Amino acid sequence: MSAQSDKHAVLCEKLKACDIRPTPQREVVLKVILEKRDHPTADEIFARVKASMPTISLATVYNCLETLVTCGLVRQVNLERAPTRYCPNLQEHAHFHDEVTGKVHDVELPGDFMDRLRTILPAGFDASTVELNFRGKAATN
Amino acid sequence: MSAQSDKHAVLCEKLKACDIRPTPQREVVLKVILEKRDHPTADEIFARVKASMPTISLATVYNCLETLVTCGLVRQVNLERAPTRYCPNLQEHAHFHDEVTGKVHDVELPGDFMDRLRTILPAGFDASTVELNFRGKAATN
DNA sequence: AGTAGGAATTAGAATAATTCCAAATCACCC
DNA sequence: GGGTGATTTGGAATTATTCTAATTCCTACT
Repeated sequence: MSAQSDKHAVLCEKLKACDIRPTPQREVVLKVILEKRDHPTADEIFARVKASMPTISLATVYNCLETLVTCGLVRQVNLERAPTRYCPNLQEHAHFHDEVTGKVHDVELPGDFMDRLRTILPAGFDASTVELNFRGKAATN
Repeated sequence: MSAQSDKHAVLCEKLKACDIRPTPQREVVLKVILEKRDHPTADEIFARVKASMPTISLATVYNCLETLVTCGLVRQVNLERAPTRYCPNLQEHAHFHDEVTGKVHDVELPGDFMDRLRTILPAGFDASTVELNFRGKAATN
C-alpha cells in the first residue's frame, strides 16, 4: 500500500468515524487543514485545495468546513473582524494572535485548564465552549 | 445645571480626557453605549442614535466606534461570525454568549485573573490583550 | 446491473458587515 | 471672525459568507 492511499484511508476513516460521507472534496479539505497547521482562512484553503482539485468551488469549501466543524474534526477560530480561520488541533488550547505578522499560534495549556476556567462562571451559566485568545507581539524566531 | 447638560459635560470630559474632539456625534454614540449595556452591534447603535440625531450616518457611527475603541473608552467584542458588539465595561471581565437568546453577558473576574492567565504563555510571547469568551446556556431568569 | 432518492457539489447571485472615497461641514486656534 | 485640519456624510465598493437552483453523485434496493 502506497503512502498516498494510506493517507487517503486515514482521512476516509476519520470522516466515516463522524458519520459523514467521505467525499473527495471533504477529504482534500481536511487534508489541507491537517498538513499545514497555520490556521488558514476559507480562501486560503480554497486556493490550496484547487492545486489538487481544480474544479472544486468555494461554496463547497465552505460546506466542507461547516461539516468538519460541526462533527468536531476541525475548529474554527474567530479573531476580531478578520475572516474565520480553521485549526486542526483538537487538544484544548488557546490562541495567540501575533499583531505584527498576523500569524496565529497555538498555546498549549495545563491539563484541566479550561475546566478550571469554567469554574469562575456564576451559578446558572453552563458553558459548552471556552475560548481563550491572546493578542500581542511574539519574539521573532 | 440640568441633568441633561450635566450628562453632556460628563461625556464631554471623557472624550477630552482621551485627547479627541468632543463632537456631538461621538458624544451621543458614547451615551448610547453607556446607557444600555447590552452589547449592541454597530447597526443597533445606529438605530438608537438616530432617535436623538436623525441625520447621523452609519459611516459616522463606525468612525466614532473606532475612535472610542482606539482611545479605550469602549471595547469591542467579537464572537464567531456575528457582527462586532460594543461594551462599555472597562473592568477586566470575560464574556458569556448565550446560545439560546444570543445575548452577551459580562462575567466579572477575580482581581488579577487576566494577569494570571498571561503567565501561561511561553517565553517570548507578550500579550497586550487577553480575551476570554464562554458560550453556552444560561439559566432563564 | 438498473434505478429511485437523498446527499453533495457547483456556479453564480444575494446578503450583510464594514470600509473607502470625495465632497461638504465643523470645531478649535489665532 | 477666518483659516485649517479634523470630522461627517452619503453612496459606492469591498469582503466574507450564505443562499439558490440545477446538476451530479452515492447508496441502497430490486
